[in-house]
Amino acid sequence: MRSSRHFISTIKEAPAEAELVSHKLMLRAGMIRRLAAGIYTWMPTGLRVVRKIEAIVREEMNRAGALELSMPVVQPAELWQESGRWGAYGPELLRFKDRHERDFVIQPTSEEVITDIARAELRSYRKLPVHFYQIQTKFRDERRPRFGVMRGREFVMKDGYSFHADHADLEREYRNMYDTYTRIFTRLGLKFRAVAADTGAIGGTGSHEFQVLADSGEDAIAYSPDSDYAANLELAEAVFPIEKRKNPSREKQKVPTPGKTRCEEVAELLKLPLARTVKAIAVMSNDKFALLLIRGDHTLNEFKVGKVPFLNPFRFASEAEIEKFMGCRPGYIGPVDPSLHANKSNPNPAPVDIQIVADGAVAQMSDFVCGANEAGFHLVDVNWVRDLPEPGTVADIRNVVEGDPSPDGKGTLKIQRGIEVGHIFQLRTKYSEALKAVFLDDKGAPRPMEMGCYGIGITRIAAAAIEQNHDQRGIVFPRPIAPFEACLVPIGFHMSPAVREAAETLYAQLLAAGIDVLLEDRDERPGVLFADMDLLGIPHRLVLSERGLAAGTIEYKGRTQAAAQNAPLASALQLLKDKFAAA
RNA sequence: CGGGGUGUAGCGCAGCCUGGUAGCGCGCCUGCUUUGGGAGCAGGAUGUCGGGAGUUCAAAUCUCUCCACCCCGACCA
Repeated sequence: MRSSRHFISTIKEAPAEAELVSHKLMLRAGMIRRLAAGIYTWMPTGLRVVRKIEAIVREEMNRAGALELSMPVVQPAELWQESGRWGAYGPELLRFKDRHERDFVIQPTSEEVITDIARAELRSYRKLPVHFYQIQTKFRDERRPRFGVMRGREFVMKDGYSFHADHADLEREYRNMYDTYTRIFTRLGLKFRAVAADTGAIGGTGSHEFQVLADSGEDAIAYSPDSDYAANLELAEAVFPIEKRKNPSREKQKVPTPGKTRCEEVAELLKLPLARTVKAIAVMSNDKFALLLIRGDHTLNEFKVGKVPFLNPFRFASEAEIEKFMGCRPGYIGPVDPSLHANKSNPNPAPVDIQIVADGAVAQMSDFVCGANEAGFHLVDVNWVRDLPEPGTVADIRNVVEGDPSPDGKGTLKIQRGIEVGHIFQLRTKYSEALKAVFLDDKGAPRPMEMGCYGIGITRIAAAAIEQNHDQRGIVFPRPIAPFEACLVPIGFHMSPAVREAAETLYAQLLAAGIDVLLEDRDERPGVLFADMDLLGIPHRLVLSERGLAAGTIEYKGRTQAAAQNAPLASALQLLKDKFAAA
């Protein structure tokens, strides 16, 4: 491609709307242009990146035995009502009516349609297993779209669905996809990690997310450097301490802590470590009131709380509810004699039924600090058994922190941030049962199909790759997804016939060799050309000049290299091939 | 959904408080010069000041309202 015939529209200053580096750089490089909140046009340069990502994904999916098809973006409501997601999906599902007032949705994903295909087409075990996939536009009416195409409303996703006669075969395909995804993200040139993820209400043995590692990622990943344990933070298990609770060493005491409602403030005032404090979080579940206890230096994991049987579902208590049940305003509540206090300060106390749920770490504490259930006071040196009964429930309800023991017993956990770009999931029979996707097994008995689903965020990968690979001057694309894998920058193309001729010759040679090269033939000063090539993130650069021609040399520089190197002009093609191979 | 903020030329911004009819930088166009890291000089084009309503002799500026966008939060006591 010649830059004079491509469309390069770079800008020096990023629009104020962009916050994230990748978003700014994509706008500056002219890859995307915004049309509405979370809705973007992919400009020619950006679309090249998307197409390259798609091609790699498609190639590996095909190689893994999956079959590409294409389902409608617009889908009738009936199927969604049948699966129950018409009601369950919520406002993220974009709905509209056609001219006949019939309800339709724009697909956020396609389980319904693919299962409809499956139940019509896959009647016999002889047709199983099958894995269909598509690469296609999705729409999710996000509550808050942000970060450009990272969390857009309209985006491109590869979504695959597999159908199996039994769970063992589903597990085989699941491992196949795990390996395929690993190959895909490796080929894309990304640093990533596969992490165990939530399986939700469906249960089953498996769900993994593929996370591109980047500090700006929205997800936190806990992993052990000493093993292959890696899990999404919301799932990572906090191992209960094995050492025994220490005996009380001091008498319980009530101390004034006026205006100090946060554990941090109380710890600072009392000159005690934050880890000696306990915070009490009030929640409601089906009109029942419960106090969750976690250590002051820990954070609550709402996801884990929802797994406590009598707290599913739960919500945080309102201030009024806290006053009603605790007889004390938020900031000073605690687990010691909560009912006593509620009775004392409330002339018409509600029947007090307060469940205490202590995190594993709290259950093991001694001489701890907590709210006194009296505004302006906390209790210090509180101890289980002596000062209050053992907690009714001990559960893992906190987020793990760095240094916690790894759940697999190997080493301690580290935490890093990631961007979810892939997710594989064993759906089991959730949709096949809801939509009656039944096949006849080899005994002639009807059975629901076992299903798996597998997603890759194609457009998000473009953003994630930039988030992970950029510098002062712009994007640093991995070669497999760069808009061009190399550029040829002739200096004086429009002034020197010799340079022009040499550039045209070399350009033709590189094209003939199958290299996706951009010839920078715009009539601009060299500084402009260099700056644009750097901003666009083109990984390899060749520079032709009169000076070089006189010496029979060409200059090469990799995008991340500080200095250029000279090589014989005749070796240019081989040089590039060598650099490709080395990268 | 709640809170905060912003909306002025293609992009980044000033002007608004204290009303008097719009400016700067980049970009764009023309010419000359320049040509290895976002050139210099000269000239030029571009705005319903987000929309609507109101106050006023007069509104980018004050008031109301609607819209769009960005950020934070969505109960961690």
